[in-house]
Amino acid sequence: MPQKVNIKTIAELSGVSVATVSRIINQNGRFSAETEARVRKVMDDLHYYPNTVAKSLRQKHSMVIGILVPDITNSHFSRLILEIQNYLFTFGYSVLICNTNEDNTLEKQHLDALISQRVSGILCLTGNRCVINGSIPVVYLDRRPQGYKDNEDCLVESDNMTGGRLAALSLLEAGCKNIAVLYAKDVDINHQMRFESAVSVLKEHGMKADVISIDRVSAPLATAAVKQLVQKNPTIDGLVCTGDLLAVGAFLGLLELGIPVPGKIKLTGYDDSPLAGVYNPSITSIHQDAKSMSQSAVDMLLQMVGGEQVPHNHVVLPVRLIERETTRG
Amino acid sequence: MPQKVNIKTIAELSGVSVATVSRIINQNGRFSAETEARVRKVMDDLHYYPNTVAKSLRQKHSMVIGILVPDITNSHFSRLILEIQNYLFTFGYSVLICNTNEDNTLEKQHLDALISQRVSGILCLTGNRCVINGSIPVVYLDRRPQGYKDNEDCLVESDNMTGGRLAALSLLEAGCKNIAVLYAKDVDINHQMRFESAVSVLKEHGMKADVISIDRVSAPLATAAVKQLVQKNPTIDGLVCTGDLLAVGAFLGLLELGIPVPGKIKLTGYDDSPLAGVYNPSITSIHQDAKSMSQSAVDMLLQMVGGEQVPHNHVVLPVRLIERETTRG
DNA sequence: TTGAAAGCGCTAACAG
DNA sequence: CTGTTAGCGCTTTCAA
Repeated sequence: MPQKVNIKTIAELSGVSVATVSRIINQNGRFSAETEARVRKVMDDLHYYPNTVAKSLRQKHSMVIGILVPDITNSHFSRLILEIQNYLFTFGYSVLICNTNEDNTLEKQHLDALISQRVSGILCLTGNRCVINGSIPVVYLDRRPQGYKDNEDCLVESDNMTGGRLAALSLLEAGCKNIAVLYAKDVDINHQMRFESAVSVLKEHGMKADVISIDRVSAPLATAAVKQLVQKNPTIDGLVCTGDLLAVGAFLGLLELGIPVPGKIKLTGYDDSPLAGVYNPSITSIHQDAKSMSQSAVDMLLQMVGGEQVPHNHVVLPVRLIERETTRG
Repeated sequence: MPQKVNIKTIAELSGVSVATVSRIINQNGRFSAETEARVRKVMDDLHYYPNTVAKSLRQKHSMVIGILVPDITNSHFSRLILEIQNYLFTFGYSVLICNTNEDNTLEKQHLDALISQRVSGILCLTGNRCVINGSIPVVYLDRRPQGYKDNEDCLVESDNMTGGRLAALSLLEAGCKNIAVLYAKDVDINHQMRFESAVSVLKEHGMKADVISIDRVSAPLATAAVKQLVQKNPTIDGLVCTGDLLAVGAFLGLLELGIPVPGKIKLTGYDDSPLAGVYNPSITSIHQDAKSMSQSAVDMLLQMVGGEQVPHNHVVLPVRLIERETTRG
């Protein structure tokens, strides 16, 4: 029963005190090589695993980080979380995952649970503010929280403004004269930012920029919206979409209408999701560096956990355009 | 400092003993309505959050479940994990997530960490056996572990054999006369099972079933393999792929060769991933019920955690064929 | 209906 | 180099 063996058992069986065993486990304090060997042998023989929960209680920190994320099923989020978890593990931290499903009530419950579990820190990707009446460090990642204050909150995001610009510019460079923008409204601040920057580029270039918004990030919704738009305004020859899934939905709508892509209308997506590279036609998209985003956020959070002053509390990571077939020709 | 307020603080401020506070928090034992109201007020005022780690230490169970998963970035896994986490949360459990990246050394480290954290149970989706010298219940999910013994291990999987059959049959019904099978070898037992059952169906129907295997689940690898196959055997008119990504890769290869899909060659994928429904052409695929799989596994695990005898230790969930364009016409 | 007190497994003074 | 011991915050007997 390794569950029953504790530091005291080890101590007794190896003829030392619990203090010595603890020192050996944590490699601090002093002890002779011989005692160490003896103790280690006993630990191995009994398959002893130090009880982390006791350690956490005593040390008042838990070596676990909580992550609040809307939906791990979204490939952008799952990439971030993979990187976060891998990176945190190299520091000895574990990850508690909480899907909030864009549900504020659920999110609050998860947050309460994380506080009760005394996590060392929280990474919040939901776009909501974490109201914590206490001292758990929070870093916001990917979605800028509502009412974000540059000097109060810690935020790592990718450069959505530039991303939106790049997308619009790629269409412009491909020769499009009449560009529309499709975005998901009120669901994700990032879509909003991409949308706004794309529109402003188009305005700078003297275009009026038709805008279509849909209520969720959904391919069928995008399909319907695009069909409607194009029938209303047949001169459109370019379409900025604020997500790859929207681009796919748009493509499908154009397909139904028999409008060739990129022949007649060119389009761009966003996120460089797995889909974008293997779609037919492959989708020009904006790549965000999930690894850098994750590591920046983790670095920042661990500094706060360690009580250090955080040098930058707002990091904006660069994006890059991946040109593919939907903007060629 | 809510982090500093504990049950003792609450007790003192509300003029009762810690025992009473504990009873109120956990709604067990007896206490008067008045004391409860008084204590609750103090807890609210101080933003008190019961310390779960102390509770876990005392009660010797942690209300957290560990999940070992190869790669959360894979949409099949992320769907399972979303469902698992949502469902576990309804029972008050949290989820510790561990990506093993198909790396056995890393997996072992994660497993050790989970044991040290005294998780209540483990869900293992990696296809490896969890060697635990002790009493933490384990349920295997999705990937049958190596050396699986029907009466020793608890397993929830989906019906890959039927899935493989359905895929092959759909091609047969679509009129294909010369069907090949593409699968990823030695990486995931499920691909192997789908492959074997597809081949056996084809044999039953008097076909010889060309086989191509690749070493990883990778679209480019599939593309290359298919091009080679088709050039070697131009009579092929159907292709079973053991994963959607492989189907997409295959499609891209055929596209390069100028072979129409489904006109000349029809194909099937597997997993009904987000991609399959929105691809052009949309991909006929085998749908696995992630929700049922997850809930079965969680139910089984929680029964074991609760010390109950588990009625079924091997659950096989049904799959269904989703017919789409790649097998039409 | 309530309280006192032991103890979960560990760490960190402090003492030697 | 090693041991003794208090105590982290909580639950739970036992007693009142």
